Parts: sequence; structure tokens; C-alpha cells
Amino acid sequence: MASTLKDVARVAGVSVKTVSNVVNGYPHVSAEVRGRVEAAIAQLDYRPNVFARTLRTGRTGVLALVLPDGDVPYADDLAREVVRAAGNQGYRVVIEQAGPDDDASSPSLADARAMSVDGVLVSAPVAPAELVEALAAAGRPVVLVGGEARQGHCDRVTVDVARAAEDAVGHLLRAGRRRIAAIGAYPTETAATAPRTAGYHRALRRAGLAPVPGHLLPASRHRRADGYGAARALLAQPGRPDAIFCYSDPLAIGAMRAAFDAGLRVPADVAVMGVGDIEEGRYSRPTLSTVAIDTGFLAREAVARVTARIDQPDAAVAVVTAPHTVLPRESTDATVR
Amino acid sequence: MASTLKDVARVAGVSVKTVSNVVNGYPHVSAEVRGRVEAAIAQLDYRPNVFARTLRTGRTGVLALVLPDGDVPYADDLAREVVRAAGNQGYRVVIEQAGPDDDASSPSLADARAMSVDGVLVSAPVAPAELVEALAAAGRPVVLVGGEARQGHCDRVTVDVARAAEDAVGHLLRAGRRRIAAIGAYPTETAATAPRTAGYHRALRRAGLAPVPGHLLPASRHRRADGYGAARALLAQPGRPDAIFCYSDPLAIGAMRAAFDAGLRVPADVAVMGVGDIEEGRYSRPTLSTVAIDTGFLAREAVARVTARIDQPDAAVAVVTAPHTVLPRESTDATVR
DNA sequence: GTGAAAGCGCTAACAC
DNA sequence: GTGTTAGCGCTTTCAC
Repeated sequence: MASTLKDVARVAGVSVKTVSNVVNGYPHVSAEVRGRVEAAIAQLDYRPNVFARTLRTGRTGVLALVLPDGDVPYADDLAREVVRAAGNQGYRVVIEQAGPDDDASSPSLADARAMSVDGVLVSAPVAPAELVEALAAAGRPVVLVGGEARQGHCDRVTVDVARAAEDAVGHLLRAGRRRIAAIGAYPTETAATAPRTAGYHRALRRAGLAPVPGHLLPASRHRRADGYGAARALLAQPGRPDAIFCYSDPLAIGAMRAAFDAGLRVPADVAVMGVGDIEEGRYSRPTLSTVAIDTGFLAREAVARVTARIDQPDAAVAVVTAPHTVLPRESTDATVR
Repeated sequence: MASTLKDVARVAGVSVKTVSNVVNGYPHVSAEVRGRVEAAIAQLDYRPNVFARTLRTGRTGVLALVLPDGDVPYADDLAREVVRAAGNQGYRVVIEQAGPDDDASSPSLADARAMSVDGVLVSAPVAPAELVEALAAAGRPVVLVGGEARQGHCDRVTVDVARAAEDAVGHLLRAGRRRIAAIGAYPTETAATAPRTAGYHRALRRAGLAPVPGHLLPASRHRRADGYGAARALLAQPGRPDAIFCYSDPLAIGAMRAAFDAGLRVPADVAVMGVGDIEEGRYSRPTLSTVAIDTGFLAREAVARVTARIDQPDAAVAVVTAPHTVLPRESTDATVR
């Protein structure tokens, strides 16, 4: 059986309170007693029971990272970085993966989870409002990470997705492309409300180009298959695009495959670009040009925000923006024409 | 504040024991009382405190799935299936991802984790012995899943990796290849101890071919970059292979890229094959032939094993083997020559 | 600086 | 069938 505080107290010849003080780094313990207690702890291989501790304190030492859709392209990197950053602050992380059909965004499930968690990081292009509200109602600290984050009173670490889209399209323009299509808009979005689409249009207009309605295709999810289907439709059009900007890398991977299947060369006939810098894009044929998001920044800031709010629930709301970088690779190479 | 058993008891006008009975589905409760209690539960939006329950019962309702290396190619699928299967049995799952440099295989960390978990599924080509021992010593049910599983007294759901390798190489042989190389052996393995290598050799010998020493390359990890490097070396050899069997899909993806960069065509100049059936292989150029493992079977059996052992610690050790299937795709197409 | 004791929310003997 | 109660292991007033 695992040993308890009481066992340690008995062996060290002190009270449980004193052992507790030592375990929790309470400063006012004499060096002599502390030594005895630590020896007893080592001897018994004592480890605190997290459930008892949580029952007593109401704190779990766990953060949740929720990724509601399959369409955060850099999800893997982000998860890794969040785990690292949280670890540095003494927190563990549970990752809540959930598809759109899944009901992890339902309020009831959300606060069931919330009970076991000191704070929640929500990473989604558009944070599910009900989730965030339910969490907030339960008094659980929430920070939005890497999304468009139009939401109101909630800490957030955002990405300037409009600007990222604009930069990507700018790269395509500099590569000499003029008929630039885009894949990945939300099926329900209006041009006015969607940052990525806004950035795409802005870049076009700056270059003196008029957006072509048929050149903007939605994608309900951001999987390779969605990119494949959309690109297939795009490339069958009469005024076939000479470039496709995809809102995420998996879409772009699918789009490249569609181009190939249509007998077209990438980048010679059509350039393809993504967002997210997933590893797959460094090994694809051709390698995939993309916009990298600084996931390390995202993760560190997000963790710093929640832990700050856990300790200080009434601090002012903070908003910071993570940097991004265009990564030119083969799929947009201007010299291959 | 969240409401407690006591609150429900007060509202329903019964004792806490009765409420507990209702919550836990204890059969001997009169319909009338049960109704009152359920109404009170609904009214107060009562949810049991898992920490108190765990503190009391010693059970957490959580299983751990540990994936010690980066080299379980079907890890994503397996994780998804395990979560599903566990959910059906009333268990949640925590996924323990850990690189080889990570010390998640260290005994101390292992049983720290073990405390919070009713059972552990270890998925690894070769299960880390210390981990398994530490867990077993802590009396925690462990089942090995999808590995070679030479380990002794421990439930396991295995894959016949030797046979899978043999089948893959058989497919390559039927596609007319004769100089078949392999990538992915463990750096420290001897031919006698390694099932995959044994299967590879067996298939060659059956076809009357002698294994070429230089055709077997190790890979310390199973990432695209490892496959890339190994294939690059392989394809620079004088008696260049006309096929490469990779022990996992990411290796194969890297190998295909290496072939391309060396000016070779896949499958015309060199066929490439993997193991794992990752989604990426359905979108790569060319699409990747592979051996699919039945991860659904793996997951269901593994979960069934742990839960059985949790309920019956002294049952006899069980070993079952999951089926696998060769999936021919473009990268081994015999008609492209 | 250290100890005694209450209690976090729940389950499970045991009594009725 | 239902109620009373002890106690899981810990933290934390409150005395000393």
C-alpha cells in the first residue's frame, strides 16, 4: 500500500501538520525537523494523494486544452508546446479532441469537464460560444488561443489570421500569379465577418485585382479530402486559377493531389499554398509553401494567461497576438513555370 | 457552488445513503423514493464529485494509453478507437505521449501516473520493460497492445509483425521486385530477435533470394526524416534496390521523397511500401502501399482485457492477435515499369 | 514553530 | 428499503 501523511508523521515523530508544511514548502519549519521529515518521506517513498488534496483544496493542477474542430492545422505542435509550458508552471494538461459532430461543445459536457480542471485553453478558429459561456458561468478561467477571437470579455492569445492570409496571397502575387483562388472559408461566413477571406480580398485589391466569386470555395472541415474536392471543382472551371491559397495545410495537401490527378503540375500550372507548417508539407511532392504560426509563443502566452487568472480571477482581460511567417517552398516556386 | 449529495438528500427528504444508492444504480430502492431523488438531482443539477468518489473507492474510472515512442505508425487511429471502446465500458482515457528522450518510461514517473489510473495500455513495438515492471509492482493492471510482446506474464493483444512483414515483402515479390531492401530495424537488434526482420528474410528465402546485408537499414526512430536518410543511402548503392519495404508509413513517406530527390521514379524505378495505413499515404504521390493493422480490434480487445483484469486481478493471462491486411496502392504498382 | 481536530464529498458497513 | 456513521488522505483554522 501507498504510505500516507500519517505514516510519515509517525516515522518522523512529528504531527501531520508539520509534514504537510514540509511537503508544501511552508517556510517556517526548523531545519532540524525538516530534515527528519524529508528522511521519512524518502524512506517511505511517500507521495501525496492528489485526490485527497483536490478534494480538500478544490484545485487539480490540471489544465485542459480543447481543440473543438479538426481544423487547427498546427494542433500537434501547439499541444506539445502547451504541455511543455504548463509543465514549467507545475501544471499537467489534458487534451480534449473533439470533432464537430461530437458534442464536446455542449455546455453540460463542458462543465462536467471543467470540474476536473483549473483552467481551460480553447483553441479554435472560431471558439464555440456556448462552451466559453458555460465555462465562464462555472467560474472557470478560460483563454482563447490562436483563433479569430472576436469574443468579448475573455483573455485571448490570437493570430492575426487576416494578415496571415494577406501575406500568403501577397507571396503568391509576387510569384507572378494572378488568378488566385482560395479554399477553406466557413460555409456560413459572409465576406465581412471572415478575417481570412478579408485578408485574401485585401491582398487581391492591393494588386489591382478584383475578387472572382467562383474562386472562393468553402470547406466545412479542414481535412485533405475537403481540399481535394474543392480543388477538383476549382481546376475544372473554364478560367482555371493559377494559384490556390488554402486556409490550412491539410487542405493544401489534398489540393495538390487533386491538381496532380487533373493532369496539372504544381507549381508550374497551379501554385498551392497552405497555413500551419505541418511536417507533412516538408516531405510532400512538391514541398508545400505555407504560413507558420509561432506555436511556442501561442502556448507560452496562453499558459501564462490562465495561470495568472487562476491566481487572480479579477485581473484585467489581456489580449496578445502571436507572430507568423511566410515559408516559401517548392509548391509556389516562381522559377518553375 | 456545486451541490452535494447532502443537498440532494435534504431536498428529496431522504438520507445520503439513499441518494448514493440511486446515483449508483443500486437496485433495492422503491420507485417512489427513486423518483423523488431523481427530481431533486435534476433540480439541483447535481453531479457527483469524482475526487471524493475516488478518494473513497480508490478507483478513478480512467485508463492510460501510453505510446512510448514516436514509432507506432497507427497511433492516431489506435488512440481514437481506444477512447471509443473505453467509453463504452464507462472509462475515460488519458493518452501518455512520450518520446524516447522523455523519461516517461522511468519507473518513478510510471507509478506516479499509475496512481491516477485504474489500468494501463502500453502500445509500443517493444514495451519498455521497466515501465511494465514498475506498473506490475504497483499492482496496476497492464496490457501490452500491438507490439511484439515477448514479455512474460502480462495480458497482450499483439500484431503478428513477422507475418505482416512477410506479407508486405510477398506483395513486393509478386510485383516483380527482386532487390528488396528494408528500413526500420532497431539499431540494436539481431536478426534472430527481430520479428519484422525475420519476416522480411523469410519472404526472401521463400522466393529463393538471399538476404543482402547492405539492404537492411536500421532506423532509430520512425519519422519521415529517418526514412529519408536511410533511403538516400540505400539508393546511392551500386546494386541499387528495386523496392524498399519500410517498417512504418512515415519512414516510407520519407523514402519516397528521397527517391524523388535522387531522380528516381516510384514505383517505376523503385517500389516503396509501408506499414500502418496512415491517412497521409492515401494522398501522397504516389499513394502508398501499406499493411493495415486492425486498430479497432486492437483497441476493443485491449480495453476488454484491462477492464477484465481490473475486476478480476487473478484471472489467467490472455494473449490474442489482431488481423492485418496488405493494401496495394500506386507506390508498388507492377504495371508501371 | 508545532500540534489537535474539523471537514472537503463520497461510499459502505452496519443497524433498524 | 432506508438511515447513521466512520473514514478515505489531505489542508487548515485555531490553540499552544
